[in-house]
Amino acid sequence: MSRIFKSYGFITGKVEQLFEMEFSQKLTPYDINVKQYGVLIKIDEKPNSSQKEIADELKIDRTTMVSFIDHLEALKYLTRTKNPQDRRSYCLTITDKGKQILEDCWSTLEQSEKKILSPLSDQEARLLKDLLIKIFKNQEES
Amino acid sequence: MSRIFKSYGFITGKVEQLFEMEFSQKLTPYDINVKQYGVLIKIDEKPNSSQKEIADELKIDRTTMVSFIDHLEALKYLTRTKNPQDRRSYCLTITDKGKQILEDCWSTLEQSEKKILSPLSDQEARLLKDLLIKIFKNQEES
DNA sequence: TATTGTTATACTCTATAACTATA
DNA sequence: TATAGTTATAGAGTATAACAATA
Repeated sequence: MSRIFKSYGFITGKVEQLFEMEFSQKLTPYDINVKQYGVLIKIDEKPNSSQKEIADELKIDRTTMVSFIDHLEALKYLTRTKNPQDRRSYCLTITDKGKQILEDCWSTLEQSEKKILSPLSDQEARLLKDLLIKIFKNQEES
Repeated sequence: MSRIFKSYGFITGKVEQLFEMEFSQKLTPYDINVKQYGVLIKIDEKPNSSQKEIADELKIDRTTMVSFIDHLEALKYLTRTKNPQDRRSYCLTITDKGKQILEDCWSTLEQSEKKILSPLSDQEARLLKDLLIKIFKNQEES
């Protein structure tokens, strides 16, 4: 086996590439990319968040966030209203259409994930996720 | 916990981001990026490969490969010689300097990996790699 | 006619700096 | 003075199309 597999970074990147390719293909009909899908989830979970709050949580540049929100607003997946408490910022809220898209996307993406994870048993898949979350949570704290 | 963690794709991407950030920082002094490091490994393992062979294996566009090889050649990490059997293509071989760089990079990157994987036990880390390789190998066959 | 490598070009994604309006 | 959002712009990184040399 190639020496390249000695590297966790390399193999993680390769598997990520599989998800990325599948996801971006599946999201094309909804006219959003993977990061914009993530933004929509966050707004659904924390209604009235500002652009900066979402940007910080997902590590997206605030200028990039502007174009993301412009796009999602144009698609009527969310609404921007001025925050009365601080008129510099917006309150972002997901629309019914946005909620529907989120459900549709999720069921489609879940199928993609199952396909990619097919060589693993259910137990192995759960274990994989636990290990990845452990790594992610650890650095989030530091 | 955020719904976003339901997605294997998302969490895999986040962990990949950790490796990517660490790796690209560590490779900066060597003036190469992560993909170019991968190219160098492949040439070390399979001397006299052509640009196309490397490109296919690593799923890199052949026009992108030209600039990668230009760069690695300028750094004297590899040499290009015309293939006598097929003068359309090059035989790529790593130089002694390139081999040294590869060793240096690997020991540096290994430290980065250990840092990122620190929340896992040795056994868990090994398991994680096995699971990822299982996924990658599966799609490579199909 | 097909393939390897090259070049010019364009496209996507993202970041930097300067701006506005509010605080 | 500092912050949220915006705009114009520039920079990676990569891909498309047309080309030369060789098969």
